[in-house]
Amino acid sequence: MPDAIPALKSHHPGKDILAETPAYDLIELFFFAYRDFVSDPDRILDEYGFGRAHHRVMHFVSRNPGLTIAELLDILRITKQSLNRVLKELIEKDFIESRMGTADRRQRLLFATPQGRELALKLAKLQTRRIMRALSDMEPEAKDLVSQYLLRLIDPDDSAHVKHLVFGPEET
Amino acid sequence: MPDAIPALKSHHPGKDILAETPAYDLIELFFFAYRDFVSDPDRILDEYGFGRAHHRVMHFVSRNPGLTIAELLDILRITKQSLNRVLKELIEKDFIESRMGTADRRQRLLFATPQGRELALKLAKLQTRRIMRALSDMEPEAKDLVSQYLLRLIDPDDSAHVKHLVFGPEET
DNA sequence: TGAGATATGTCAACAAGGCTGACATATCAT
DNA sequence: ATGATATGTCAGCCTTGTTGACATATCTCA
Repeated sequence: MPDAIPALKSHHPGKDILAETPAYDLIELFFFAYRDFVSDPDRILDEYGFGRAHHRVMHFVSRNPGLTIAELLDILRITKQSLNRVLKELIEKDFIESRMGTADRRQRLLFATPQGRELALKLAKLQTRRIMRALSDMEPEAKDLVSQYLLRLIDPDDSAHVKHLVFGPEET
Repeated sequence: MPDAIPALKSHHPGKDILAETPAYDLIELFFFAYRDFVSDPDRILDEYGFGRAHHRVMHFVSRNPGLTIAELLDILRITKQSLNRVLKELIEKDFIESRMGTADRRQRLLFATPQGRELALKLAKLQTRRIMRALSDMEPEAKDLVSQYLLRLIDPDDSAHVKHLVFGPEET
C-alpha cells in the first residue's frame, strides 16, 4: 500500500516535523491496550475449543447476518483457506449457518445460529465492560473523540467501508 | 447491511448496567484500527526476514536500553521459549546485544545495536505518520484524551507499570 | 559455607493461524 | 457456449505461540 504523506506545512528548515519525533506513547499504549482488550474473550473461547480467529468470524457474522464469504475475507484480510478452516469448525459445531445466496446462488450467506449469537453477545459484553470502565469518569465527549480517532487511523481507502459496516448506512 | 441488535431490557434492574448495550462501534473500530496500524511495519520487516515478534522485541529493547529478559517477558506476556527464538535471531543478526548484568550477573541486559536502533526508529516513524495523520485536524486535546483512554483500557493491575514504562518515572 | 531460590538457556513436541499454489465445482454474465 | 466469478479443498510451509523437562550460573540467607 502506498502511503499518502500528510503535507503539514510547518517547515522548520530541513526538518520534517512529522517523521521527526516518534509518538512512542501512543504506539506503546496502543500495543498494551490491544493486548489486554483481546485477552478478555480468550478464557471463554477456550471453554468452547475456539480461538481468536473463531471469535472474529463469529462477531462479524453475528453483527452482519447474511454476510458473504467475500465480504468477510475483505474485513478480516486473510486468505480463504485460513477462513475456511475456522469457518468449517464453526459450522460443524453449529455456531454459524451457511445458506446458498438467493440472488446469486454461487454465494454463501452466513448467519449466526442462536448459539452463535449468544456467544458473540457474551464476548461483546465482556469487551464492552472494559471499554465502559475506561470511559467512566472521562469527559462525555471522550467516546466520540476516541471513535473518530480510531476511524481516522484506518487506511483511508478502507475507512468509508468500515464506517458503513460499523455505523450502518449514513443518512446524510 | 442488516443489524442484529438484541432488544434487551434489564431483567434485574440495577444488576448489570455495564453489560447492557454492547459498544459495537468501539469494539469494531479498535479491531480495524489495530489491523491497519500493525500492517505498516510488516512490509519493511519482510525485507529483513523479520516478523512482528521481532519488531516488538526490538522496539522495547531500543526504547529501554538495559532491559532484562524478565522485564521483557512481562511486557510481551509470552514464554521465555518464544522470546528466546526471536531474540537469538536478533542477536545473531546484530540488531540486539546481550550483556551480562553488572549488579546481578545472572541477568542479561539487552541493548539495541546501532543497526537495531535504526530499524526500530524507522518503524516507529512509520507508525507515527499514521498516528499524526489521524490526529491532524482533530481538537488539540484529542491526543491526551486518546492516550488517557488507551491507558485506562489496560488491566488496572498493570497500568501503573505501563505508565512508568511509557512515560518514564512520574515526578508527582 | 551450604542449601535453596532465581535468572536464564535449551531441547523437543505440539497447536493456532497465517501463507502459497494448484485445482475443482457451480453459477453467472455476455 | 464461453469465460469470469464465488466458493471449496488438498497439500505443504512459516511464524509464533504453548507445555514440560532439564541444565547452568549466580545470588541470598540461615
